[in-house]
Amino acid sequence: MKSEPDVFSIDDLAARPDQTEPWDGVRSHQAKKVLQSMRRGDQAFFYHSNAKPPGIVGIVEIVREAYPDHSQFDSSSKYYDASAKEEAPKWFMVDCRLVRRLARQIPLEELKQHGSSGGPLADMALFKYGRLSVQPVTRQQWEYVLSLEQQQPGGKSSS
DNA sequence: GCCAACGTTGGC
DNA sequence: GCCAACGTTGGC
Repeated sequence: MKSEPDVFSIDDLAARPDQTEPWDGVRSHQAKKVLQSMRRGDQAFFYHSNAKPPGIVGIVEIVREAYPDHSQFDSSSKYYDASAKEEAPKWFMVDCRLVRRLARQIPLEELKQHGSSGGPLADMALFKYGRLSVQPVTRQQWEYVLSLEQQQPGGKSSS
């Protein structure tokens, strides 16, 4: 799940009551599908986009499954959608709770190194659909990223 | 229904 | 700030 730290960072999430926040503002049908597939108890990576450097900074847990995104009905919100009706919402959100920060940020550049030339992360949605704000992660990718967390920055995956 | 114009995302 | 990718809009 991507967020621009200038708008909403992992620090902001940590400061929320119960470290929980509705993930509103998703306005892509592709991303909506991913949101709606999330189940309570699922975990997701918190990714800082448009950051220096961009990368994965933490783990969140889905504590409430998809329900109508309140911002689509709020004319003062930048996410307002005049075409959405209360009785027929167009956009959805989930509630996320901070599980933990990673021991170190895993920068996009490092993820890419493990995705090039058929690496373990070669099929990550992050590279294929760069602009998708909520993306699926396979179990294998998830575990591999967590194994990177334990390594020194720039370290090799094996040998 | 096609497609050019335009806006947004997000890495660099 | 630039620009590639890509989604949306609107004329026809």
